[in-house]
Amino acid sequence: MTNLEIAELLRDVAAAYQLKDQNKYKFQIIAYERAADAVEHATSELKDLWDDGKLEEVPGIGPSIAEHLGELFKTGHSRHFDELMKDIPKEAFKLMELPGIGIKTALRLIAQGEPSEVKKLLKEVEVREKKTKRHLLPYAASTAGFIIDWMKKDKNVIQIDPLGSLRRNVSTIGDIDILAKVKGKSEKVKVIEHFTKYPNSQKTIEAGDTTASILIPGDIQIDLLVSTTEQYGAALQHFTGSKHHNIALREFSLKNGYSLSEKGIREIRNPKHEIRKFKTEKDFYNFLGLDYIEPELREDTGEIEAAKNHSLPRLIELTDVKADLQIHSSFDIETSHDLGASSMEEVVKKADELKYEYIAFTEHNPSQKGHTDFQITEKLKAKKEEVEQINYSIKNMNTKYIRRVFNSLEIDMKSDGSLPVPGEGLNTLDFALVSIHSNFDLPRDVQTKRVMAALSHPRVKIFAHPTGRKLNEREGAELNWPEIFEFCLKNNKWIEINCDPMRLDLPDTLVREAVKLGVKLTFGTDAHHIDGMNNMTFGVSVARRGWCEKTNIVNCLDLKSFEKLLV
DNA sequence: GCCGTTTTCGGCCCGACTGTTTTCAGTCG
Repeated sequence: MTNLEIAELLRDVAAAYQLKDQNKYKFQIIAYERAADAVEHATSELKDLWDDGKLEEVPGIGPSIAEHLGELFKTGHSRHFDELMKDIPKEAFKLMELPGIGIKTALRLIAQGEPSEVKKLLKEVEVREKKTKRHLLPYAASTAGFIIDWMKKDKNVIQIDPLGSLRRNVSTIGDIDILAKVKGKSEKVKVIEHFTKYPNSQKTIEAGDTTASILIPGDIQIDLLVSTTEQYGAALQHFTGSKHHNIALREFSLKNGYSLSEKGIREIRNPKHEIRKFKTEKDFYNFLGLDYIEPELREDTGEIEAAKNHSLPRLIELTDVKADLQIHSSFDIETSHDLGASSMEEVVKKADELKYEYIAFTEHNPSQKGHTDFQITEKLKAKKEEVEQINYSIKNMNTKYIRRVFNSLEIDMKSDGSLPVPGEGLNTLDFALVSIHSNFDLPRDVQTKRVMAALSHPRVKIFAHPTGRKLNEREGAELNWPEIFEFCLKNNKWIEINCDPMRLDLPDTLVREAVKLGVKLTFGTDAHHIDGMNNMTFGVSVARRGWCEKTNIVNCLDLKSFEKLLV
């Protein structure tokens, strides 16, 4: 069972409890929903954690749920869950996937609704399941941009910001949330009305005094919140989320006698006292005795504690990046995969525009099929000469920042972890990347050994797009991450944050683990055209979400320090 | 059922919107 399936099951259990005595089981409902959230956010497969006896280390899973899950893993069933859900039709759980339908509505529909009506809804669930794809970050950002432009046409809008997962730079975005600042109450109404008239809107889902939602083509939901200048800080904080961050923040504040909402902060001991208002988020957090928390960190993974202790990281920024360590040029070495579209010269000029000091050319290795080891080595020698030529001509290229290009290679590791490049060929390289392009579904232990074998050659420095996931398309390979991290630390290997918006791999949750352990990371845009080099910003977002400072990233070193690492 | 710089017991986030509810339950973020 995957974590997603387990999370769904736990939510179904919570729903089953809702049908029993609501008051009696109120907290079981909350507990199971929290456990479901925790499972969804876990960095390891739950099954693996159970194998290692570490289920209860997941916050939100205690002795009881751990025991039920253990039984589930061992026998395929949990008697407790089965008993709870035995009288509830399976269709009811399915129907709950539709917005606005909870367990009670679902049961009512099944009990008294037309059977054909229920069938229609179930079909809708199926369609939904197929296209319930979340939107890639750049796509969501540009969609939000269009709506923001539309909203700015209304003179009543003083300021407007994207919110939610978009503002937190999550790799994939569900709904797009937007906050508008207006002067007073009467302007709110006008702005909401203007919003519902967005030319591209298919339907208004809801429209109240302060919030509204519309649906645009592609089944994308846009939520708008309108707030006044006086309350803008509190509203920005509230709507940026994440939900988990806000829950944790409110629990923290309750202990200090404060109740939080999007309107501001209320003192519990003086209920008649007016709500304290905040124009900025910084003021809001500071009032609670916390340092300002960057949106990327607001996931309830220790940021509140760190803000209290003044130990939040100084997050990396795009301008800290001095290099791009995965780029494919059009120099043809008859690769095993796709060639880049831009010449080495074009790439160098683009790198200079981006103010990089150095870059690496990392074409795919020459294909084994159709080449002898000798021929592969010959191809790589030719590439080495070309790179040397580029390095020589950089001095005359009228560039400002770029000083060196490195001769590298993205090597497609074989299923046993050996490399399809002979030793002599490897010796032509300054350093190499290895990555998985086949056999994604090997058992965890086998896959882990494979990767460590591939990383073992002294020329190999980087494990590129390490999970191999493609967002909305395929899950990544299963790896024993603690073991890989330990191997990298011990042998001075680095792990890539691939900046391709479809990959964003290493995922942010694993970046966080790597940072905690001190494993060094690199950025590579994996560009196959100079335009792709602009994707660095998305990799930086992933790094920020993983609590990276610039010291965690190899590409932030200046050229001299980087060269020293290669010796 | 989970969890701990006020607790191993006694707490558990907060408000908005919708519908048929005439005072609130269900659902959502």
